Amino acid sequence: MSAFHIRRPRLIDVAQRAGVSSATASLVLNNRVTGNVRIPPETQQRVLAAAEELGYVADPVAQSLARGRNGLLGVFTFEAIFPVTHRDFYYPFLVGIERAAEMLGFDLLLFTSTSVGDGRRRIYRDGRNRLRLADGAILLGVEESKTEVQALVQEGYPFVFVGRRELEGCEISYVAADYAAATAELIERMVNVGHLRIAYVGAEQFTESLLDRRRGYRDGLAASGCAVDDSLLCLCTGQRMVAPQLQTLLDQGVTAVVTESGPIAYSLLQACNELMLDIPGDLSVGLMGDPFGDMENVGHLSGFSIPREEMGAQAVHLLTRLLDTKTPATSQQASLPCKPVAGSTIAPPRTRP
Amino acid sequence: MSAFHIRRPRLIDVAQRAGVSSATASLVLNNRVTGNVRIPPETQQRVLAAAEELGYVADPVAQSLARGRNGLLGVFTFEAIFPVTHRDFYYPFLVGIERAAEMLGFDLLLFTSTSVGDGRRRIYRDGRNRLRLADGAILLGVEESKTEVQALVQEGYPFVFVGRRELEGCEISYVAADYAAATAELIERMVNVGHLRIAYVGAEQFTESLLDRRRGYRDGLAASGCAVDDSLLCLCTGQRMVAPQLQTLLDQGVTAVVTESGPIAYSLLQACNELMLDIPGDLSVGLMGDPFGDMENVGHLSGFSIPREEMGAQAVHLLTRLLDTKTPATSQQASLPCKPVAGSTIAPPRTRP
DNA sequence: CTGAAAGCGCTTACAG
DNA sequence: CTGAAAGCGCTTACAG
Repeated sequence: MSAFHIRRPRLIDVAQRAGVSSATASLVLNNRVTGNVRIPPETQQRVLAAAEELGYVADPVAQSLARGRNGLLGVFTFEAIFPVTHRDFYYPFLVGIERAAEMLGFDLLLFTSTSVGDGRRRIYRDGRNRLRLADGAILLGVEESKTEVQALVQEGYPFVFVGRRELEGCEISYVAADYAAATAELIERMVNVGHLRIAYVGAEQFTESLLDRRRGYRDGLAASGCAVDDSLLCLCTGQRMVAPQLQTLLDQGVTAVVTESGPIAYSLLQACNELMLDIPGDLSVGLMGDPFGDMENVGHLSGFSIPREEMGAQAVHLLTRLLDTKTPATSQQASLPCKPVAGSTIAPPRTRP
Repeated sequence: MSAFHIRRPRLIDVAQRAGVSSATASLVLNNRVTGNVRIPPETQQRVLAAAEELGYVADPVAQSLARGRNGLLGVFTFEAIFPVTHRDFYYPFLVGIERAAEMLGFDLLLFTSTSVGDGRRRIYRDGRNRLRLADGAILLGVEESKTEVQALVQEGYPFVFVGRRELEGCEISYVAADYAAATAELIERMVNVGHLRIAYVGAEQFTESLLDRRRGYRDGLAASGCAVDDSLLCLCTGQRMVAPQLQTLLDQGVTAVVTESGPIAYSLLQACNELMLDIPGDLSVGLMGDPFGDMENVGHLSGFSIPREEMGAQAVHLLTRLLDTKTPATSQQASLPCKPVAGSTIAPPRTRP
């Protein structure tokens, strides 16, 4: 503190000027003058006047310390939050998170100090949980570290994942999208217009959200009375389906395909191009999620859209509920419906069986 | 605190486990083990180990109170940070801010709790400066409240604005883009290919960054030996230029136009369409900034691009430098060059004078 | 080298 | 109704 620094008035200054104790001043300033404490209006006025005359502003830091909560919700991503490539991925979640935080009166603490150099982030740095800076945290990220999350559970730190996450031996809180139901509905839409052989094209990954889609695929087929043929569920390398693979599916009588992600859908469309296939004339295509921003020119894909903004908002609500709960052991899950997108890439198959 | 709640470890817990006083533990944990204090490596190890075993993380609120600093950099916007409409506006700044914060090891505190209901935000809530939760803050936003910024200056709170801001009677720190130089350069580019009558189309607003462009416009003309004709500097309502306005300019012999913003450029292009004007054949067009995301299909506009990411990063660096400074009265400004964009909308005028 | 103690600015039972 | 005091969790001279 240099001599230039303008010393701000403290509670004690207000109290002295009003001729009361700092306790009384605090009570008045915080409007805690009902119930047990009953402070005469006259005294209240003196305190209020003194505060105004001095331009008193309570130090939020001291208040936080005294009250035991800091009103900070953490946001942690296992990759950079604002990377150019993931832009379209994270953004809607953040919009929802911000909206809910604003509504509930919380500030957001973005953990950006825990880089480990390779573009990834850690919760624990030197064995210390940075997240503790906040009362609780929202976790986001496609490539989370199961080890770190497990440690978080063990130390009883309150957090909510955006997206379903399962961990052996412990239940964790999350807000997910109901991919299974949305996928089943998409399949049923295809069956309803006459498709019987519907292929599933996904990535060679096994995250919870992908497993949900695959479950929905089988469920949808079963519910529609279609045979589930596992040779039609094909997982391709590097999020890319190539023309020969597509040809193989067609040879098996496939008339419709559901794709797991934007990049896969994109590669599928390219493959269709190569094979001179008309969509949806020769092949119906569904996308189980949102297209990438830079592939919006591929036409209006049928499928469903992920309620990202809502997921972010609900995660915040769930977290604050968790913070208000006495027993932190309770974990809670929520699953939000995806919104069907009609699109223009589903049509009856050309050759009716 | 219920019995189930896993009590967050405190410094005293670490100290006890390591068999030292909390003072010693604090010293070790803060790496203050050089100079006057010399703590044997063995003791240090014990403390570090205890901290790790307990998952100890210092409470930033307590630290802040005790030493007046907490390693948190605030980010404040006068509107929502992640709004859908401003998406393209804020995003690049945030990318830069995050990158710099990560590099310097700071976490980011996003102030989202201070909504006032009308979509705008306040720094002061109930007369209290929320920003004080952080050591200092980056301020962003097109529609700042001069009153609040003034109050911030008066209480000596360290902050850096992204974008030039002037306030009567006090100097504030900012990282700006050098719009004046970039605009002058753009004008000179036009003059160099033969334009003599260059119009300026802007908005009926008078923010610092717009004034800078207007100054650059005059400077560029003067530097090129062109007459400065104020009737060619036209400010239109609602960020929209209509065909009649454009016609008026053409009637005055205008062969080139610089536009102040994406929306204005967009409306200008529409007006050109209506008047059946070819760009750049009949009219050269320059944009003094970046196009909006959804107008990228209007072709590659000549002009310059704002170094948003760099501005964000530099603002963080400047802020941390400010925090290290003893006298808070010192304010600092930085101005970053814009990047010229060649584009394809500048060509020699059809009729050589 | 290390501990006891004061202090950061506020809140909150607890007495009276 | 109101004040003295303890406490929030940490840091930092100051002694020893």
